[in-house]
This record gives sequence, structure tokens and C-alpha cells, in this order.
Amino acid sequence: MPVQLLKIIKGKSETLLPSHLQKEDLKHLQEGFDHTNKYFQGIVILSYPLTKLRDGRNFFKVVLQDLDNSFSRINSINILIYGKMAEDCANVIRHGDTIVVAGFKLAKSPTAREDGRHGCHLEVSEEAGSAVYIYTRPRTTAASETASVSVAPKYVYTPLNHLKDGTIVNLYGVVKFFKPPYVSKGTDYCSVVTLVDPSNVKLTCTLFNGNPDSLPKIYKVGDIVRFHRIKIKEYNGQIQGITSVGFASLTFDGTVGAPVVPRTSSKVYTFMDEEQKTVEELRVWAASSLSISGPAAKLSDVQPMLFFDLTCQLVGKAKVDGSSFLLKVWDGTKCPYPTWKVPVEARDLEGEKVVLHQLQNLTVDILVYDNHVQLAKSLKIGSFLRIYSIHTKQGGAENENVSPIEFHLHGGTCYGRGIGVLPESNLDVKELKAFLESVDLAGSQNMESMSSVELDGMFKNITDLESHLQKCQQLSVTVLTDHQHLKNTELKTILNSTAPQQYRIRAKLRTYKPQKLYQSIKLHCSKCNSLQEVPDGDDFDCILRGSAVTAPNPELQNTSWYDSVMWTTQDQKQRKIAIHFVKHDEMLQQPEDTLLMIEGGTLKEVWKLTKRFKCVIPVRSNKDDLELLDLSAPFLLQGSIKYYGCKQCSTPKPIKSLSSIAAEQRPSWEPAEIAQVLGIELLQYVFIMKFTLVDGTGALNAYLFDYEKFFQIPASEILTNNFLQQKMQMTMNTICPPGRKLDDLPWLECFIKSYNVRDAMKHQVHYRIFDTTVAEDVV
DNA sequence: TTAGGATTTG
Repeated sequence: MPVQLLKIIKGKSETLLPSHLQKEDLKHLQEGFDHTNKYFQGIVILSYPLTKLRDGRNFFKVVLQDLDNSFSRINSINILIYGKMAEDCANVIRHGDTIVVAGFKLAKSPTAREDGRHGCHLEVSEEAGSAVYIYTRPRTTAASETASVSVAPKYVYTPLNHLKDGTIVNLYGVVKFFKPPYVSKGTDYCSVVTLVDPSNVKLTCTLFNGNPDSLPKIYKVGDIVRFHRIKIKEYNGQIQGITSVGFASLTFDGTVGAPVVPRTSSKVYTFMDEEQKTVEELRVWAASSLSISGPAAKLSDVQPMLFFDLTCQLVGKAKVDGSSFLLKVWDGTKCPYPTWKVPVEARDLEGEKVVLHQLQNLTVDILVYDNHVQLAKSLKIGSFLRIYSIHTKQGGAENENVSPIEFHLHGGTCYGRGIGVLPESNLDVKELKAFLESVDLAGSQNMESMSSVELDGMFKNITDLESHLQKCQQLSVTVLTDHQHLKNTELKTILNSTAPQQYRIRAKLRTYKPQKLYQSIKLHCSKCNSLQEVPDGDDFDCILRGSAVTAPNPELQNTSWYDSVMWTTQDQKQRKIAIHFVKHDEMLQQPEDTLLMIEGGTLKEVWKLTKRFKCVIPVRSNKDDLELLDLSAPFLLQGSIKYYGCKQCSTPKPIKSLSSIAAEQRPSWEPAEIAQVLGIELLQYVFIMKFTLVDGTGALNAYLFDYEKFFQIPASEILTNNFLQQKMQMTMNTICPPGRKLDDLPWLECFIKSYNVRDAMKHQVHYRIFDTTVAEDVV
């Protein structure tokens, strides 16, 4: 991208330069210095008309002033631009623009004596691998009236419901469907893109280009595109878009709050505040109006007979036959089924032998067919791919469960079937890379990376289960975390003793309540010691709907400690939504570190935001400040966990109290800390169960009151995590196997304490399990 | 020119 036109916001460039470039001071621009990986930055104080040299090449000259040295005698330098780059620059560079020049050649300036500028000049051209970054300010009407500044082309964008047959237009849209660039039957690559916009009109565009890189860089449904010079025509009674001469596109991530950085192969493009605003508006519209959850999956999630999109890294490739080609890929997770291996000649297999061997249990073979072969052949080992609409098929005999799963990328482009190469700057790739680096190849059998099918498989074999239980019976399925010096006490003795006391026991778990394990999760207030049920999603939805009736107060937007965006839904309700992004050091943080507050959002919208941002706090406006909703709703959402406050013990403080955390050096946004500054008494998730224990001398009911220790599962996470739910169910099946006689039950070693419970009518002794945990080989 | 969304059947 040799010439880039960038925007300036409040005097600062939003787009960072490549990180390997370092700024070079004017006085260091001397012959004999190494200027590789250096850039010079200056402001345009003079430019000359574009001319042609004798050899036919274009030539453009500008003078840059170094503001850092503006008080020096020599503070300006000539920049000579050659070839295509001269033309590109002449078209967009304006007086007053700030320019960065990299990859330049330095030479003595023959005119230094006359013009009084720097003794050297800088020469740049595309051939020399130079890059020019132009930081331009929005050309305002007022500025255009002054003679020295000319106006950049002003583009008009047509909403999708105003498109007319036979016109060439500029437009914006949210990607509803796309086919990544594929080889057409003609001479070009083709990409099909269906867009929607707030007018709710759909437009399908068919785009051609000989260079796939010149087609829109769309990676997922929900991305936002800007098309320039697209031709509108009618086909089969429907309006459609098609590339016309000069077609150009920009693509943006569609996530609300993500940096607005265009993806394009255009050498020159305009992109300023107005465009940024349009993208941001489309993002929030799409977030509230479109359902854009794709069929993405990890290898650990695959099932036979489905179509899915896979984000992965290419480890190996090989030719198979004329119409099919093999890709070996991994995503760091393990497929729960045996996967097929496509037989190929060792000499045909491309890829690092050591890596292929090391990852052999984590890679899967994907066979791609027909039109995808050409693209597959060109892929580089190690590159990151998104393969769209892979088909999984269970091979072999139908009644044999163990027959391996096959992965096919069939011919054709139905449903967007195809292969896309993702750049390393892509957020999903960054996430995947970090995950791949964390994969423990030696012990890839850890529980985290294990799929549920594997877990089931662990006990699939009855003999295994028997021997596992036998082992558990002899030893103990639970262990003590303290007080090992205590001796065992029989249950009969405990039942005949007064409370309070502590005992070590050895007993069997005859039964437990609740049998439906999800009912064991409650919320506990450690201040008033009350327990309550975990509210269900409907309650929250109701409260959100209620609060959406009050529109966000415009006075409470964009304060010193948060930035706000507000929009109105396009449906009949015309609901107003505001999102306030809390800043740190006056800057927005990365989405994964960001706390945001939302007004007027629905349950679905709030839920979507939690997938992307660190913390979400639902709020509403009052006269003077934002405030929390009713405490029956979670006051904070982090990931999939909803945090609640105790209604009795909380005294909510104004939301601006949060700004004290935002001002910390590294805000960690811990729920406990957030709760504290907001005056909320945080309710904690606990497991509450009643265990009926027997030991041959008697039976007693002991309560389990456990945040995390007993099951080694955080109670806060279990309601939203299938894996943990299965793990807990398996633990219970092991310590209390269903349908067994007393003799066949395993032993538990536990500590219990007795305590008195009195009310006006009666006095009882209760027992509670403590300092006990499920044995490691049970969980 | 090509494809014009709407799963292969290897």
C-alpha cells in the first residue's frame, strides 16, 4: 500500500504506522546514515504541478517543513516523487497536510543553495519500495473558500432503497452473505456479496477482478463495506450490483467499538471523520437489527453431518488427484471423533516434517475439490485460513460409531463455500495464534481441551467404570484439605452428641438433593447471610424492557470518563439505545479490556456485547447521572457470568463512582471492586446440597455449602458452561453411582461440623461439610 | 466473459 490517505482526529493520527518504522530527525538526514526503517514526517508548505520527465515518467515535487525543527535555520526539505506514485500523490496531497515518507533514497540537493532548504532531498517511488502516508484534515466548506486549499472529492452515498437501474453509485452496507473470492469460469476472480442497510433493502453484488486482492476483504458476515462506483442493473426483475470501471471498496470489522480501520488494496483512498461516523452507525444498527451468528466452530465442536466455518492454521498440503487437493490444518482443539487420514505419497506432502509429526493428533485432513483446488495449491504453509462451509461426513459402515469423520470442501460456491486467507492483523487470528501458542503439545489430554464426547468416552467402557469405582471404594472419593490429625467418629456417636462440634467421618453417600443439579446453585449474601434463587433470563429481559421506556438523557453523553454512542432502532418502536465506553487515561481501551454501560438495550443486545467486551453494566438515565437498574437484574455482566447485588444490603452510589477505578493505572475491573465502589453488596454463587450419609451405625443429613472448593468448579460458572455441568454430573455419578446397593457405594472421607438451629417452635442440630474436596482422580 | 446466494454425493 505505497500511498495511503489517512484521517486526522483532534490532531492525532488514528492509524498507526507500521511498527518497524522509526522517526528520523531532519538533522540526521545526511548521506552516510542508514535510513532503512526510518521515516521523515513534515507538513506540506509548497507543492509544484505534476509534470512528465523526458523518459515519460510522472514527476511531482513537494516541500515539507519539519515542525519539530521549525526554529532552526534550515527546517524544510524537497521531496521528489516519481512514476505512478507521483500521480497518486499529486491527486490527494494538499497544502497543510502532514506527510510521512518511508523507504526513501537520500541524495544531494542541487538546488539547496538557491532555495535555502536542506542540503539533501528525498527521492521516492513505487519501484524503490517507498511508502507515503498522507494525514489529511477534513476539507471543510470554510477551508474550500480560501484559495490555497482545494476540496477533496465529496462522495455521495445512496441508501439501498434508492438504487436505480442503470446508475453507477457509491454505497455502504452490512454484509449479510458473501462468497470469498474464487476462480470464475472466465478470466477473473469472482466474489458475491449481499448487503443490507437500515432501509432493510437487500442488494446482491457480483464483483469481478483479475486480482483477488482487489475484491473486498470480507472475513465474516456482519463486516461493513463501502463500495465506490458500483453499477446497478436489473436482472430477473431484481436490482443487483456489479463491478464497473474504477470500482473500489473498503471493508471494516462490524463489531461495535472495534477500531475503525479500513481493509483495502487501493493505493489511495479517502477516509475521514464522516466515513468513520457512518461505519460506527452501521455497526450499532447491525448489532440491534441483524442476527449475524455464523456457523463458526472449533474442531472440538464438530459433529458428523454438518456444514461449518473453520478458522485454522495450515500445517501441510498435498496433491491427491486432478480434482481434489489435501489441506492439513489445526486450531489447537481436538476433534472428539477419530478423523480420517487421506493417504498421500510422502513426497507429495508439503510442510515442516517435525511440525506435521508433532501436531499429528491435532491436525485434520480437509479434502477440497474442483474449483477450490487452484486456490488451495497457492496457499502458504503456516498461513491462517477461514474455510467456509466445510462438510463433515461419517465414513465407513453406518452402524459403526468409530468410523472416522471426513472433512470435505465440495466443489461449487453454494452457501459461500470457499477458502479465505486471513491476515495476521485479524483479531480472530491474533486470538487463535495466542491459543495455539498456549496448547500444551506434550499433555494435550488436559480437561480443558477435552471434548464432552471424550469425557463420556472415558467411562464408556463398563469394565473401566467398574475398576474405577472399585478403586474409589477402597480409597475414598473425597479427600480432606486440613485437620488430618483428627480420628474418625461414627455417625451414631455424632448423632448422640451436643452441638457445636467438628468431626472427621468415613461414610457413604446414600442419596442427595437436589437430584437436578442446576437447582443446587443459589446466590448468597455474606453480609445478611440470606440465600436466594438465581433469577432467570426472563426477569432480566423484563427489567431491560421496562428501563428502555425512558430514553437516554442526552446531557449524560460523552463525559470526561466515557465516550458515548446513541442511536434509534429502525423498527416501529423507535427505541433509543446508548452505549457509554469507559475510558482509561482519556483513551478507549481494547474491547477485551473495556467496561461499557448500556441504556435501552435488549437482552440479546446486552448478551452480544458481553461476548466482545470485558464488562457490561446495564444502566438508565435520571436527571443528574446514570444509575443502575433494579437489583433484581444483574448489575454487571462479565463473559457469561451475571453478577447480582443484595437488595437488602446494597446502597447504590452514583455511577460516576466508577471513574475512580477507570483512573487506576491498570483497571482490572474485578467484580468485587466494581461492586464496592457502586455500593453493591455482591451476591456470591454457591452450591447448596443435602447429602444423606451412612456408615452402618447411623445416617445423617449434612449440608454442602460450597463456592468452588468441593467440586473444584466455580459455582458462578456452572449455569452457563455445559462442560462444567457434565463434569459435575460425572462427579456425582462417581461418588453416588445411581442404582447401586449400599455395599457397592464408594467411601467418602469428610469433615462435618454440627451447629444449633433454633426458632420459637423447635431446636434442631444441623451438620455441614467443610474442608473436603472431591479426589483428583474423580473429577 | 465470468455470476446472478440457497450445500455434495468424491
